[in-house]
Amino acid sequence: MEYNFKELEAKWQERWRERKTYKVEIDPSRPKFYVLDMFPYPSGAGLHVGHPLGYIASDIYARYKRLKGFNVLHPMGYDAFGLPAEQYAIQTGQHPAVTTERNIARYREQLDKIGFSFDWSREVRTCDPAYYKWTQWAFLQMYDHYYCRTSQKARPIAELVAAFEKAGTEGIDAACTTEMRFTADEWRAMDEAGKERVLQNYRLAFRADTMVNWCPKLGTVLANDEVRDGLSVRGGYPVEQKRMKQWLLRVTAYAQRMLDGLDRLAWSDSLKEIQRNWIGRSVGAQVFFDIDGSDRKLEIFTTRPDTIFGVTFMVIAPEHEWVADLTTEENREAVEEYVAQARKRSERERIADARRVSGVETGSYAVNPFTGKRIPIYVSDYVLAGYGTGAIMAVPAHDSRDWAFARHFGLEITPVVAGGDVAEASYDAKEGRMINSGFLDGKEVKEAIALMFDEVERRGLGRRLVNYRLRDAIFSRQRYWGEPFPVYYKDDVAHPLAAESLPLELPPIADFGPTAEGEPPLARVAEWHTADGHPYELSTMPGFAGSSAYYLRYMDPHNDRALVSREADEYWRQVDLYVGGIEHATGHLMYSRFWNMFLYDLGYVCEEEPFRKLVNQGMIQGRSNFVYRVVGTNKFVSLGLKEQYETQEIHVDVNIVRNDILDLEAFKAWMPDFRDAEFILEDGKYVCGWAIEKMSKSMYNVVNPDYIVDNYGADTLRMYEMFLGPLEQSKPWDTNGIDGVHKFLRRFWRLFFDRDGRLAVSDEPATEKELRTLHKTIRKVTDDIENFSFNTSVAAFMICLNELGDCSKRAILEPLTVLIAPFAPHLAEELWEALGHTTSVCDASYPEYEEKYLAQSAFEYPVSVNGKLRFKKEYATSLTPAEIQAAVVAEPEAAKWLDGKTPKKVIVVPGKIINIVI
RNA sequence: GCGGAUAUGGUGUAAUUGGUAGCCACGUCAGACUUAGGAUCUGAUGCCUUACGGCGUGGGGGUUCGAGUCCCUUUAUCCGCACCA
Repeated sequence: MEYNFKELEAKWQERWRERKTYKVEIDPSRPKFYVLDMFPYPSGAGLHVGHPLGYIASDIYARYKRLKGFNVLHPMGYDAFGLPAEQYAIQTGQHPAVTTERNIARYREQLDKIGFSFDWSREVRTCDPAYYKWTQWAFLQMYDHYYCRTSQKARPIAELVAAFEKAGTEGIDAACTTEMRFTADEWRAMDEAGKERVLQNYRLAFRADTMVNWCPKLGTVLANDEVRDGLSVRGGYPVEQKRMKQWLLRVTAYAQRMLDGLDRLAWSDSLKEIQRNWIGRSVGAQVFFDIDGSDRKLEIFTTRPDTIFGVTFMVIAPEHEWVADLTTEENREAVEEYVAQARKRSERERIADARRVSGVETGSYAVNPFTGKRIPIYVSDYVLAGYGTGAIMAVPAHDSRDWAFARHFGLEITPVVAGGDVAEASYDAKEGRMINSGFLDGKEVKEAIALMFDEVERRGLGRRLVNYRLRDAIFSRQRYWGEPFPVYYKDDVAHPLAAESLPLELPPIADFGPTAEGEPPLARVAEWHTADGHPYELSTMPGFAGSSAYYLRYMDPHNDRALVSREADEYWRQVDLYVGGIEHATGHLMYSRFWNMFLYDLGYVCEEEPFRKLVNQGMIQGRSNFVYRVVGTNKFVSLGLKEQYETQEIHVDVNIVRNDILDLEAFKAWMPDFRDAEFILEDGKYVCGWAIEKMSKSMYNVVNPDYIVDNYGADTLRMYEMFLGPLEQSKPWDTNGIDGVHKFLRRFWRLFFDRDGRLAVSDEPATEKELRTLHKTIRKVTDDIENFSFNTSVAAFMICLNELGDCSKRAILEPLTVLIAPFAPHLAEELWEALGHTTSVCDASYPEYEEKYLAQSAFEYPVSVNGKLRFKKEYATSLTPAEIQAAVVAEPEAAKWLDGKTPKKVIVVPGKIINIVI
């Protein structure tokens, strides 16, 4: 009987279902371990062979931890709200709920075939009202809290109101959109709408009029992480800047904590670095510049206060609110035209044009507080409205952008740091001695920066300030397929719904596009208002809303009184291992941390960070195959002969190519055009060309995991995906080579059974050599799993089998079966049963290695003198280090060379001498 | 421009973390079994050389008894950020 993976895998998947093998409950008697995959967005295309990569790795780890005695939580669900389903709905009229349901069913079917140990009883779907109730709940909590910088945590907005009643803004240090100052009397004098406007300045979920990324093609605003190079990440449509009233989350309040928290996480350095850059902390000074002939002061932010003596002009962004005020009559026309033009340019054009210098004078002047000189104020789009204050002090001698601007407009360039030639280029380096800088002359830049901070503060010109690049997250989307906001409006003032009334369910709808007036789809719903007629919010929440706390919901998925019960949260605490793609570095992984920290502040969760360890699996690229058509004919020439013809390269379906050899009949049947194809073969074969490309339908290089499972089995797929290379590395999928892994599993199978399918395992004791191989393998595989080096652990199994030969002893095979169970669970179950066990291999315990069977590792033996000798010789591993050292020194070759001297060092690796040093 | 990563046979990769470079596979070649094979088994396979031998971890330099691994420099590719003051 052969290894019949098809029958055996179906059998065990069925048993697992029946026996609820993977159902998990809180069990205080056992240590817990939480292994999580980033849940998928169920797209219409289904899974390709790249998607399960991370799931397989985490499944191996989860199964391994379980065998090690942990109570493992390993859930799965679907990130089911989102743009693609809605775009599809607009095109086809099919309701996103219907297509989503269908896609989920397909995903589930594909996932089930691979044999994951998910506890499906904990499945969550973000589009399920019972789930998004808690997304809405969290939003209301954010609405109802502000961030107190003094205590560094979120606090109820009621406390802030009480403080305002008592002393106005006095003594308040809170995260806000703009700094506010008012007294208790002023606060009390405000009407309800006025007070609410003030509170919006502090709430963690708030509504504000801001510049947003507007994507006309998608008809919605987008968050910064959803835009790349001025195009939408989803769809690749142009994005422009637009001022709109939107809901936002004040993630900037948590910027410092999110930055500090990174140090305590077991994430890759590159991922942490991406988040650090995204948060973009910079330490500098806020400085106010007098405006000539006005009481107002222009506020700027700088990281180089040492160069203030070199400030020869100032620049404000076209969107700066003072542009009109600062513009004099004679410049008005030019400024207005410039501002209008800047507004028209899309983000993309602005980026493309980044190097071109443009700008216009306002006619106003500021005063350099240190030189006392009048300096002109310009408007230019090289200054961004969104960073700092939207205004800068320009130091052309030491900033390349200011330098280019000054050169273009013929402005003064005063060097204040010695070291460069400002006639040629700006000198941006932060080193050298100060010149032309009054009291700073002769000081080093570093010292000058510190002195200037003090001087600026002493003279009341400004203060030290930390700035972040991180922006508050725009939280509304002018879309249908997302969570409705639990909010209604009275006279355009937002009011939250009562928590008891949640969820506010998404109403059914038939037409999914924006209205003729450009309003979101929900505007079509006549009953979209409260019982007393107040309209609900028309926007819905963005994709990241539902994915920001799903890992908490898995802990207690059916609880209808809380997002997660205290009991469940205190047991499962946080995700111990999170596996997913790096593409979520600045999106989901930022928002989740923010969301979790907020819930932590409120006492709903007991860990500040959601994901302790995180592993980014690499992307699986496609490996395309080509055939070469002789131009103008229906003849196809094999790769090796194509230089002799003028050919055209055509993608060919990788599923009809094996080891780069084309299946000629399948090719003829593939497309009608090729039915009469003729071939020019080499060695009787048609060899295809190949290339690494993105896996996509149009390149015919998509490999469906179902196909692999049908032809080789899930266990082969699992092991081969791991064998492909290091988990974190991107690599192409190449079905060539899968035979190696499949062959290995068959060989393993054959150790258990004879030709007639009878168990052929003997109870003979294992030899020392066999035991050494076994324990070496246990050690190696264990270490490799712990280090997520799954490719080498698969190799270790193969080496093990090579060394064992045809050893069919229970003493060896039984532990090996458990050892391999995380990788090939179906096969392991079958063999485990064959060995006479009645329980699942999942309930076995992972074999421990015994030190005494492990080979000696490298050791050194230090002594004295000078020189070197190198020779090779093997010694028995049973010798001790000292015995080997003595044997080495006694070698005739060594003795002659040593000539009575004592060796300084003898370096030895297992059984082999490397060299001797005198 | 700033930051991060990678570079090893025909291919995917490995290397006890400074200790015989190429483990384990794929592919290729040869052989065995076979009516046949895209089955199974055995052996060979880094490059140059008939051989002796030499050369080999992107290039150049350094540290070391010893470097794929550490340091400097350079090139190429990939990723992130980017008029961030």
